[in-house]
Amino acid sequence: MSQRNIAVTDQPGAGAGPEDCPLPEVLALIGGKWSAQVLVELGAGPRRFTQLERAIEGISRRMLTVSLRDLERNGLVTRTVHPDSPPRVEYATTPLIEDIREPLEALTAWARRAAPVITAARRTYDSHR
Amino acid sequence: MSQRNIAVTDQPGAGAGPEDCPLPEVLALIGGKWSAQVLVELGAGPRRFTQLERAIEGISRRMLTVSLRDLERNGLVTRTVHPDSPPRVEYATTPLIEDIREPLEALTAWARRAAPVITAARRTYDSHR
DNA sequence: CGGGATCCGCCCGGATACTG
DNA sequence: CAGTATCCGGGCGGATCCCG
Repeated sequence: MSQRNIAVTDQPGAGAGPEDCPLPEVLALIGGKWSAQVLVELGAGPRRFTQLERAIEGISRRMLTVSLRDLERNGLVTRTVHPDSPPRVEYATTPLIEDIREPLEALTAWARRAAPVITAARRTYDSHR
Repeated sequence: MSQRNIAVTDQPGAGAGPEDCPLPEVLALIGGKWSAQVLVELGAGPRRFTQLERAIEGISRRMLTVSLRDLERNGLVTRTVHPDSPPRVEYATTPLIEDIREPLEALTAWARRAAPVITAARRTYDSHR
């Protein structure tokens, strides 16, 4: 997903360009098609692979795996394997994302309110052109 | 960009599925590679096309156009043409995005703080595997 | 100045099949 | 149960050229 190593401010030395904008980098972290939903689901508590698969309607095994690996790589979720049979793997969020839970919820709330306006704007734009 | 008409809650009737998650839809609105930076730049005040082009380092004319059209279509920015010669076009944000300015800034602030942790997590993950 | 049109490479993500 | 492997199409975004 974000296998491309986005900048995330390399080398603090040398002056750190003042024009860098971290926002796109955040979006690169959770901007995948499913990452956000995975995060939301895990926000409610630890979940197993199959639980997530069933909770997130429409996601494929592959994309769930990819998304989880990506989030894990960036330190946003943890993966713990319980040595059981059948295998049992649990995913959970890390404290890292605690601080963005609120902004993310604010965005979600905004989406609900703005939805009709956006839909209308689109219809206007599309009909005009 | 988000030419694909994402759901944005169609038909309020019929019960509106309780499982729908608006977060991915927001990200579809501003999750493009440049949209967020355009929004940030316009947040500082109205800007002309060339101003944006110079402010957002690395963007091409094409992508700036595409991003602006997309934002305009979704009602997030306005485009006003001043009948001058040479042509003069100004872009500005709409009141719609007022409400997400704060969450967006929170995300940005988070990005700055979390950057080193994320970088470290990545190195650990990559070296292990 | 502020675009539009076209071509194209690449990577995201879907479908399917196989595995410890 | 929890993945991995492979194939593949579509679209996102870069480069380049042209236009009013």
